[in-house]
Amino acid sequence: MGMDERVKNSPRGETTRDALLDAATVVFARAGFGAANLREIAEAADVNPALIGYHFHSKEGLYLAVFERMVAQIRLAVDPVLQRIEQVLAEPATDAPRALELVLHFMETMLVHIVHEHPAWGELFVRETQSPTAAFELLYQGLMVRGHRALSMLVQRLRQGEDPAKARLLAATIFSQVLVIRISRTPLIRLMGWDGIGNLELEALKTLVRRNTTLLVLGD
Amino acid sequence: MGMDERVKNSPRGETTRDALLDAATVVFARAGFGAANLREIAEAADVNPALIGYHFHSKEGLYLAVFERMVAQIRLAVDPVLQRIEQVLAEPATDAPRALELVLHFMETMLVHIVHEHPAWGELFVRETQSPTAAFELLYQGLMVRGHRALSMLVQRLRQGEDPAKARLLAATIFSQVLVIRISRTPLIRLMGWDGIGNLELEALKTLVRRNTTLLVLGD
DNA sequence: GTCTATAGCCCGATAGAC
DNA sequence: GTCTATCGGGCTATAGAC
Repeated sequence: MGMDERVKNSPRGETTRDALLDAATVVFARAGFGAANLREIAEAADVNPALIGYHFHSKEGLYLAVFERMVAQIRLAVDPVLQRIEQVLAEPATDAPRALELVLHFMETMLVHIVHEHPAWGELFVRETQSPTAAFELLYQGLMVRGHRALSMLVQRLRQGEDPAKARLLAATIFSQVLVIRISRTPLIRLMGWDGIGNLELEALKTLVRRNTTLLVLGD
Repeated sequence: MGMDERVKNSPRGETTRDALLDAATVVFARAGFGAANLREIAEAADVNPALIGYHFHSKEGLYLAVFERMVAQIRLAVDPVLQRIEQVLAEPATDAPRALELVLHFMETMLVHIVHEHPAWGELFVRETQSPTAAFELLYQGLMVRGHRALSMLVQRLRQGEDPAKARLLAATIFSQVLVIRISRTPLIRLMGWDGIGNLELEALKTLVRRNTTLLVLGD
């Protein structure tokens, strides 16, 4: 186990692997697995097409590797919020304002990180959610279960005495706001007369999600 | 212009055309345009593959024909609700309970008709919404503009004095609940521990959409 | 309108030299 | 690890007989 200097953080083909994963993320997001084209991915990565077979064995291997990396990176980004939530849930009780603030913080993290800063991740997420393949399991076990559990428990603390099944359904509804913004991008822009989703529009969406989430959680 | 008896409602190839459209609706919904396979469509329709070229010229021609027929049929289903809404909007004022009831009725029509009774339509709708192609224009001009206008105006009457832009954004949010249920089918079933979405689950979703819509429209 | 047959292309995968 | 070259298969589209 010789300790190397970190300068050679790309031990030969690592940089090729990363370039392929970057390009594949974008192409798979836009076209979906079946319609995506390995030659196009290789060209976008500026890498020889035959190297896909060497590094990932097959098209499906590349696809799964894209999701593995994506799940790991999203976990890194969401971990701070989730840990704070789980820490609070470990306590016997939570005051309502704090629980609500955690819900809103979680939602904004997902919205900004997944939908806005990494639109391709949002697209991949939606594709697998709508038409699950083998990669769905990575998303479900790696992200959805934990996130949904955290949201559900917070909702339940905020709505004491409510049927747990209803709380879990409500939690799913609340989270789905994030997906919708990714999906409805085009009609939203056109129906609202926007030029795109820049900082101004993102602020409007963040405000709306805050408002809607608060209403949905506290309502009745 | 000879008037024929309606018995021969399938003047030769009409029945072939319909069979192809039915099969294409399902296959395009499941696979998307690029990954769909014309041979598979022809086989599902029990029709010779070469007839696709004869009746629809190309794969894209078939795809667009699927959307044209879908839009026409959804319009038929939604027309009664939309006409009632537009009739009410033509009056100078609307009392709140009536306006709310119209919003809820519109939502339930979309939910039951598009999402539950015609799941393939929901999938096609979501696909084009997320990754628009030439077919998106048919959905946008044929359905979205009118539906969004109706919802926006109702919301504006229910929230007098509000910024019209906010009302339109809220209307889009409210409608998007319908899309989400189509998209989130699989994770919903698994996170909730359901077997599928039968009558029981549909009722739970209808109740939730009613509750959420009411809160979102009246809240603040 | 329908069918058979096939042209022409593009794709994923891999053998083999370097 | 990377590259060139290519194989085999599946795809859309269409020519031409019926």
